[in-house]
Amino acid sequence: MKPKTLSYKSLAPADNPLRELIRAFGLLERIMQPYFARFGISGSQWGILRNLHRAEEEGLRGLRLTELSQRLLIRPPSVTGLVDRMVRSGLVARDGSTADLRVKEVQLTRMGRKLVERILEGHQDQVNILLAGLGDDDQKDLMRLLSKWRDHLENVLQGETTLRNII
Amino acid sequence: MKPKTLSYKSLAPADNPLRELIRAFGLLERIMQPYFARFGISGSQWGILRNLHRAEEEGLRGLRLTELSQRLLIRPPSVTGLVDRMVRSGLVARDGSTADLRVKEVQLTRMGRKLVERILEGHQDQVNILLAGLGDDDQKDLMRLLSKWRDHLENVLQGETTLRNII
DNA sequence: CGTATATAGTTAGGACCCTAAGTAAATGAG
DNA sequence: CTCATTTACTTAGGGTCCTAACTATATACG
Repeated sequence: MKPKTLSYKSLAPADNPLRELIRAFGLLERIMQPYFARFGISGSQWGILRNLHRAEEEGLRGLRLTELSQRLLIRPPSVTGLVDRMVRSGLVARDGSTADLRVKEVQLTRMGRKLVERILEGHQDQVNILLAGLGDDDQKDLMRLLSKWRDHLENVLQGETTLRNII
Repeated sequence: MKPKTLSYKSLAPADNPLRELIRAFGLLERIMQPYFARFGISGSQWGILRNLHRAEEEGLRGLRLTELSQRLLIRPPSVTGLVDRMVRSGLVARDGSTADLRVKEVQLTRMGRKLVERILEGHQDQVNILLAGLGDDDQKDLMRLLSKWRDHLENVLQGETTLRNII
């Protein structure tokens, strides 16, 4: 059996964490995509399923589209398309039921719920494989640093207009 | 002036670095996209320009498509499309000149080179803004940890087939 | 009350990424 | 030398993301 994965040349070391982050994310995507493909979904679709499942555990029937948009860091039109495809494949339902006639609630179907549960069974193993290169201390440090950076990036994003003046 | 940026709800803290990485990357994309848009290009197009520019500094006229694919972590068909659009907008040229008639070399046009140089002028400032939330030590630690993780992820990606058996 | 504004979601159109399958040139084995 | 395989790139088709502009409902203010 010959190796099917393309090899990616190692590049010159970055002088700041930016390139490392971008590259780590790229690799992560490349690893996770075939993983999710085995279940017939994409990473984005997993994001929807996972969030709806979490919502159910908190006693909610579903989540409105805007809520999903915020949680997944994607714009509402992207959620519309994503949910469209997932409705078509039977994983979620879109109900316009609330008192506010504008909102649509997205809910797991029985099929969607079963899929989430099936994926979650092996999920921790998969996460462990991804993290296996780092010891517990490294993981904690990395999480702390990324969290700190994320905080900063959220501020930069919010203050975009003032930032533009600094440049 | 009202804030135009959407606010994104802070979410439950992650129990591992994965979600932090994903979220940090999402924020980064969201910050950088408007930044590059001001120059009429996307982040991916910047990746092409930057790599071609670096190649020139190393004395190369251009890079072949496969080389770009490896450097950018994207598949050859994606490079084809990206380069198509950039040829159309006059930033790069595609020359099939080498002894090997299969390969196409992508090169900066004068216009593309000028754009890279114009962007590079303010680039360090922009990078500094992104990193401003972290002190020098944090930056070094973060880079070291991300680099270590990246190494591991590269191994996971290469050994995909054996990995599938472990799961 | 009635109109102006804000909010929830969709549609339209384009960029970017993927896999699968094709074309054309180079290489290698008999 | 010839034919099979490999390599470089493109084409086709689909998923995900974006911005801009639209529809419909809700709210707020004079």
